[in-house]
Amino acid sequence: MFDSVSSKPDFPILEERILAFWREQRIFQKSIEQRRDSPLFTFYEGPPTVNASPGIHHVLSRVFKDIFPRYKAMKGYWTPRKAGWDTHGLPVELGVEEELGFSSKTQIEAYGIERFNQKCRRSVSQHIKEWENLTERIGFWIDMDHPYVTFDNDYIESCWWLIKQLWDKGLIYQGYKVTPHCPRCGTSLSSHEVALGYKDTEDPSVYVKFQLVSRSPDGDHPDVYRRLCTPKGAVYFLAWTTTPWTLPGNTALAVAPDAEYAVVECPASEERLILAEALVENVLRDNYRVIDRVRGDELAGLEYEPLFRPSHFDVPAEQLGHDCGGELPETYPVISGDFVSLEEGTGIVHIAPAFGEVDYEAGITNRLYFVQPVDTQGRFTGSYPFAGLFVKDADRRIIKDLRSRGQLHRDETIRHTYPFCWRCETPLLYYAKPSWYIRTTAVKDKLIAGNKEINWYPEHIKHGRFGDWLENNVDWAFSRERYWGTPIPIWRCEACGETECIGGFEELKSKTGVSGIKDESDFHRPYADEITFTCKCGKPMLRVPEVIDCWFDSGAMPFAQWHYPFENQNLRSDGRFPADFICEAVDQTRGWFYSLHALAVCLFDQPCFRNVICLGHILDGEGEKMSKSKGNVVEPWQVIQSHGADALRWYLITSSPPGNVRRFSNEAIVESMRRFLLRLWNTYSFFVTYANIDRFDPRESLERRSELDRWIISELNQLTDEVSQAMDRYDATGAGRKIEGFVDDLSNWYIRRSRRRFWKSENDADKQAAHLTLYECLTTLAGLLAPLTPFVAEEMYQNLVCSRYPEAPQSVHLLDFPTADRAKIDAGLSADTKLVMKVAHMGRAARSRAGIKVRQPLSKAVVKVKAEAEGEGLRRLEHQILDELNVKALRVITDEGELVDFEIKPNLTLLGPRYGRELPRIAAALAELDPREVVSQARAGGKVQVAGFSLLPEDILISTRARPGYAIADDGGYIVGVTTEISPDLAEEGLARELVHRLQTMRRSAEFDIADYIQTYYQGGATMQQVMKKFASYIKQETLSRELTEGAPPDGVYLEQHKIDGNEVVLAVKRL
RNA sequence: GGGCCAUUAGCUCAGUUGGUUAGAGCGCAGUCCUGAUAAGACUGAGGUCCCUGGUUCGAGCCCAGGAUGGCCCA
Repeated sequence: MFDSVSSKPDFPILEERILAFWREQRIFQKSIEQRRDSPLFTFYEGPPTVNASPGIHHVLSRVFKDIFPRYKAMKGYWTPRKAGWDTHGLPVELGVEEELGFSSKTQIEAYGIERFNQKCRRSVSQHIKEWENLTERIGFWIDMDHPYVTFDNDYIESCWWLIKQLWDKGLIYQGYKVTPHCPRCGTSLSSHEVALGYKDTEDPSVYVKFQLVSRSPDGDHPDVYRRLCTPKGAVYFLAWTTTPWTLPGNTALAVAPDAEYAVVECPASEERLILAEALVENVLRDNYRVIDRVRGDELAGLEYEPLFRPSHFDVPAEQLGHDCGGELPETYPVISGDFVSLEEGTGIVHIAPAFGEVDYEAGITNRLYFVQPVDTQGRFTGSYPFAGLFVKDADRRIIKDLRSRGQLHRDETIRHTYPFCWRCETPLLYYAKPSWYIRTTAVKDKLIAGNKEINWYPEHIKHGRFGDWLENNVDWAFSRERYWGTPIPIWRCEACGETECIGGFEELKSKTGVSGIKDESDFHRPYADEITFTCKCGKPMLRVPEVIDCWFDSGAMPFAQWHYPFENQNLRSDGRFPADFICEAVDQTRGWFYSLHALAVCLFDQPCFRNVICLGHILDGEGEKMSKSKGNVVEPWQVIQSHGADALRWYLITSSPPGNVRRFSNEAIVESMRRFLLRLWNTYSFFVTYANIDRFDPRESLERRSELDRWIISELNQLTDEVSQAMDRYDATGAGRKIEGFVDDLSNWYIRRSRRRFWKSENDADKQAAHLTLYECLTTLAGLLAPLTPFVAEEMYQNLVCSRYPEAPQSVHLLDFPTADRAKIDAGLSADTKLVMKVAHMGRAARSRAGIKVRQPLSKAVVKVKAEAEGEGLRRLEHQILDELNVKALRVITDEGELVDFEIKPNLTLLGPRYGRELPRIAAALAELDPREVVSQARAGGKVQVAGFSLLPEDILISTRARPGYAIADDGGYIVGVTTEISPDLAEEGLARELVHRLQTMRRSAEFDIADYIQTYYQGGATMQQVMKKFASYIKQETLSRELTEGAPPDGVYLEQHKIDGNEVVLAVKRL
């Protein structure tokens, strides 16, 4: 006997039981160990940042991460998978800052880095437990007993080694990085934080004049210079800015190389201005006159007079990418840049490399001078008239100063959006700060080439978001001026500036004169900061103050998770690198996907992963982004506790392709569950009910099966094949949807059509065949579903297989994945059955249209098929149609004349390519012909003459209308008709079936068991008596009645009064 | 401002190489069937396939431009 299966399952409780079984029996560990000698399938866990509780989007990625290693394990691979936790980074620090009520870095330093970092460590350690619980509960199998944790010393040491490798390859340098900077908090903001703080604000809008000057005093000028100059007045470049405070940092002007620039002259002053021709009308209001035109690339290379010479105001300047030896230029250059817009401004852009990312890059490319006249508090330094002022307050003073010097063309105000600090509402400054870089641009071609070897799902990411990102690669700024992170292992001599990179702890400890090592178990700040050693010059070397971008940590995981190369030296040859499969959401294209790829290519010149699923984001039911402030965040525990993990998994897998954005709602889960899990469960419950009644034994095998059995077995093998193929393509959604379709067929055709076989009292071969067939379907489904819904698959497997086969593997997850027996796939039978289902469907529609219920037998169904071969299939499966449509006879025809009248239409598919634009004329002419005649011509195989064209029979499409005496339904060239006449005999039989139905319902109302035999009593008129007698054996058999007794029942017997088609009858049932 | 994705029934989604009348599930209304009974089937209502142009005999599908939403980057 199988354990009885409730028809109303409690999935959450069931799942808890399965979890306990897995835990106690160490099934996960066994699933890995038993494949130890098999080929390796390598999965990398992208470590979640454990700075907060997991959300529903984490469940999404963890489900997809789970599915494929489970599948590959069943396919015979060795699939160890190591959990990982990302524990460093700004979000963790911000959480602790919030807890402590801090709002700036100075408060952290006053509090003490040591204590602060301890709090960070404790904070992530707490969250890890929550993550472990959820991970286990959703059935994500990953080794959490031996995870990699990015704050571990071993992990940090591997990161140090990797940086040293990059250092030795000359890929690390220090430069500037322009970041959105809050001058009050003294810190950079992440792009996410910047996005929080955009506001509408008023700013100055100023047009500034930069005077063209001779490059050399000797007068060695390009032609264009001579063209522009005039003896009468000065010549100015006109530039526009909304941030006048950046002008002291100006060291170049940029023009669009392909644009036309106008030289205009003011008749009054005779001064000349240069600006983009397209913008002249927007900018100039006075009476200017265009006197010449110059292309942008001709202007490039000219020089202009600096507005503020750094040397006059005691601020330092340096030349980017070049050591200028302290010499300062007399003039600044005009450069060309693709970024120059002709949409607004003047088409001439003022460049200040200290204050803008584009500016800084232009500075690097053109070796511009770098002037930083503002400190990190946002105040001017040096001896400017506005020194000491906050930059925004200096704007007015600068404008006034420029006006007094005749350098201002015009000033007004503008309303636009500008980013402010989300914490303190201070306007953010884009500010160049020193930063450490990895020179990824040096391997850009290899990054792009490596991407070609990666399979992206969905594919568009490969050349779209990720490919574009690589094409526009810039060096990776990997240092952060923060506290809780991997310390950068670079030491610098204060005296001579010598720098040295350290690649491991032993190396550090062995340095000459090393001191300050207090705690070898923790190399975070501040401990790492206190370690010094002696420089070649004899003076002490100190660690640079920054920590590493936590994206570097996560990108290092292929190596650092194994403490490579200090341990596991062979991981690059034993298959643990690169990964076969990784999976994260789309926001990781510039995050983890990139950091993995960049490090692997920089270090080992090869991509890091072969297949990657890139998930879309989850929105709420209304398509709004989930956020704490909106209160629309879905709490995963709630969903799991009410519906179960499998229900959630199934919904996430099948509701939409993984790369799509998806809307999440509880209702959608309930619907998905009804559509699949409950239907599957009903099927399983149905099987167990009857198998137990009949003491079914799956070991009594049987070769002979009915056509219906062979059909579902064929479908099952087809399914097995398709599911494997889909899973091999990393298409879990396709696999799941296929399974869903199969279960629908199984439940709503196979079982519905087979009910009588399970229900009948004889235990014959036919019944055994039905049991065996359904058993095979359910056990195979358990295998197919194991990677997708591991709990319900296990439950079914335990009850259906383990209970009967003690020698079977202990868990469904220790099985080999089902393989299809192609010999059992019968495409013909499959097509025939599909047609039978269609005919049944259409026949029911026809009955419904005529208003005749299915319980009323009818004399004939007539089916018009498209080809004679289809008719043979239908006739072979005739009994299914007779039964399904409750008709006495089936007639299959290919000429629908018996059922219908005709309408005709041209077959555009065929005629289009042949006649092209003549088509409308042919269609019109055809409509004029007599349909019956055209049909008979076409049917005879003859040509039809239309508007001078000779059409073949297949060129004409024929459609139809029902003829009297039939109710019909038609679809796609098929017609099903049923006769609508009900003879007295048919009416009586209809009554008999109605009586059976009523009696069955009464059995249930009386709460009899399915197998109880009964005594039936009836009292009614002549018609009833006649029907009862005529159909006695049928009624007795169907209702398990020993006798049908006319007359009043004894007292206490369950009794009901009925009226059937106008006939009064009293029925009573008594259990025997 | 730039890039990527999405937009098909009230909702969630299919839609093959361009082909005739664009489908499914849910929901709604009605009917039926049923010893799987808290399941199931049928019918009906419900569509400007986001919009505008173009290519074509023919566009949900191809091309161009635009709109809305989401994400990434500025």
